[in-house]
Amino acid sequence: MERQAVLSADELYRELYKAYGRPPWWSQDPFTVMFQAVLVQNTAWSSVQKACAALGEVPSAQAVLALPVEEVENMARPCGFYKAKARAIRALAAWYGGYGFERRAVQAQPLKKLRGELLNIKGVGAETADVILLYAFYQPAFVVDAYTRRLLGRLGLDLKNDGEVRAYFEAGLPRSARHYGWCHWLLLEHGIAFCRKRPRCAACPLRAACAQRLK
DNA sequence: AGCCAGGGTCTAA
DNA sequence: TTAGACCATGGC
Repeated sequence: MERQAVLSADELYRELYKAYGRPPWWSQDPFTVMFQAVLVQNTAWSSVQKACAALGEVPSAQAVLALPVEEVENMARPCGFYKAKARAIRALAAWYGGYGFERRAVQAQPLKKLRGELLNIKGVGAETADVILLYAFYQPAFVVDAYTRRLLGRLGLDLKNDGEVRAYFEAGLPRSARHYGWCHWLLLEHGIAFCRKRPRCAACPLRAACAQRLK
């Protein structure tokens, strides 16, 4: 059976944009992105929002460094894996401090170097590193998450690993942090609404594409 | 009750 | 390089 050509990254982006409109940016503050990106690891976003609301506001990197470990652990506790997350948050604050807590100082460095530094931090893997690079520092690093993998699978794309997923988007979208960030956020929004492990296909705006290609 | 949540690190083969 | 155990908590 001849399978129809699958959606290109650009077509997918347009479909999502049509369905959800222009997405917001994660946060204006770099350390807020780092803090929340760690908290959300294997955790529902709603839990992160609740934890942050309970804090009043996300602490600054400087504040985190001045706090005892136990205090940071308490901030992370409601999101699970709190010891590992507290350690990662403190390490990220220290890393940011190495650049004087200045976004511009980080941005002056090569992307590959920054990615390597972030990946060397325990508790920071590829997804978290790319979230930070993209949403905190506006670098063109496409974020591959569980929702994205799931959706592409359901659309019938056969992408072996995250590298191929990244290539699919990085080749298909304009190479700019704005587009990468918008596209990932749309994938996220769509995933939360319809593309979980137990999908809600009946109301999904992409059901036509899925049905067509999973036949 | 039990699965699920926007992951990451270790280890063993 | 890949698979599986483990990490911890809260929501539904």
